[in-house]
Amino acid sequence: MEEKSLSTADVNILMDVDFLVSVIVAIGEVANITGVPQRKIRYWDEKGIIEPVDKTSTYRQYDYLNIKKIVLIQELLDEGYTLDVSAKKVNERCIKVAEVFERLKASKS
DNA sequence: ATTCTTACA
DNA sequence: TGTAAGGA
Repeated sequence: MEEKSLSTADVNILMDVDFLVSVIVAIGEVANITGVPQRKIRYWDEKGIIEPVDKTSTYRQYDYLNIKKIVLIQELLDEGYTLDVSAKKVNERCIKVAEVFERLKASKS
């Protein structure tokens, strides 16, 4: 393996990924940054639409993907879709992207 | 201080 | 959905 020096842009990307992966926040902060009310986030949890990470915890904890889905679902709701349809669309899209990277991972093996 | 559930308007 | 009560 040869050592390659990282460009400033590379470092910025690495910091962003490192940060996003480390993101674990409580419902209050999620509500603040997304603008989606805590009440609604808890409701989506009841309906099984948004599953917080770490079920053993007393409090709901959200990661990057949770937050991303919350933002996307709210966006579709604003566009007029029903909650169920919005949730399904977001999930399908996330799965689709995940499959793409799964293929990439496989090709790298 | 923050989150949680339950319940009512 | 917003808000309040009452406990953790």
